[in-house]
Amino acid sequence: MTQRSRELCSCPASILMDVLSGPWTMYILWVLSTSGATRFGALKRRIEGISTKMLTERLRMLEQEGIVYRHYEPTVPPQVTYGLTERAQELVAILDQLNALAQRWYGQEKAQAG
Amino acid sequence: MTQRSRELCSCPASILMDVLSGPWTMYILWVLSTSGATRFGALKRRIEGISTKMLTERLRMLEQEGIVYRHYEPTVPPQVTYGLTERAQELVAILDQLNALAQRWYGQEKAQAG
DNA sequence: CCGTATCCTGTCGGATACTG
DNA sequence: CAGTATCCGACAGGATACGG
Repeated sequence: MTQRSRELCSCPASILMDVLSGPWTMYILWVLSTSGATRFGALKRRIEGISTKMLTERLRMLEQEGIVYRHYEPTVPPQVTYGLTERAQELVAILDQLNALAQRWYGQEKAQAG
Repeated sequence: MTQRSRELCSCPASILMDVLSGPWTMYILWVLSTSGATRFGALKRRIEGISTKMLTERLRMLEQEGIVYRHYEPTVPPQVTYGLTERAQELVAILDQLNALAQRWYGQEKAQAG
């Protein structure tokens, strides 16, 4: 499993990959990078098919890695907004390269860079 | 699951990510990039803990994506060697950046660039 | 040596119901 | 609205045995 490979490799890139590898993760990042900060409900609606559990799990993980921030507004009803951190920008830049490479390899269907 | 997110995103990077996301995949690439072409048995020994099934699965997938090549020598006993393709070099270059980024984030324990 | 085939288990993740 | 708690089925992946 992925966790195993991280321990054995101890290569920093693997740690990052383990984070990005999670289901929906790339898609969440892409939505946040194109739409900007988004509220939980809106995020869930945009990512059609994702379960509440999955979305919160991924967001918690990304938050813990400092890639996504969480802003809680204690109104009634409460509003929680998620967005990309400074850190994430660096990451997205690299993912863009990956995207560019993938487009050259697989044909450039859509240029949905992050 | 990952497959789902690919369909929905249709972003080429996601396709690539799906490939790289597989368990052990990054580790396999790292071993191949640092050790050069390697025979199946040696590969399995270097990647301690991986099962035969897993290793063949990952190699088949990487081969299908044109990232890894397979060279079969019909000697007795047969020798099968795996190595990185030209394509893989481009990929590894980007993964190096990811590695560099990860080192800055998580501290540079070991500089095991691919 | 380099795998494939089969079985079997652990875990991931969806569905549902419920709270501040 | 934004989650948490619980249950449960599917399937990924390990162990084992066997074939070219």
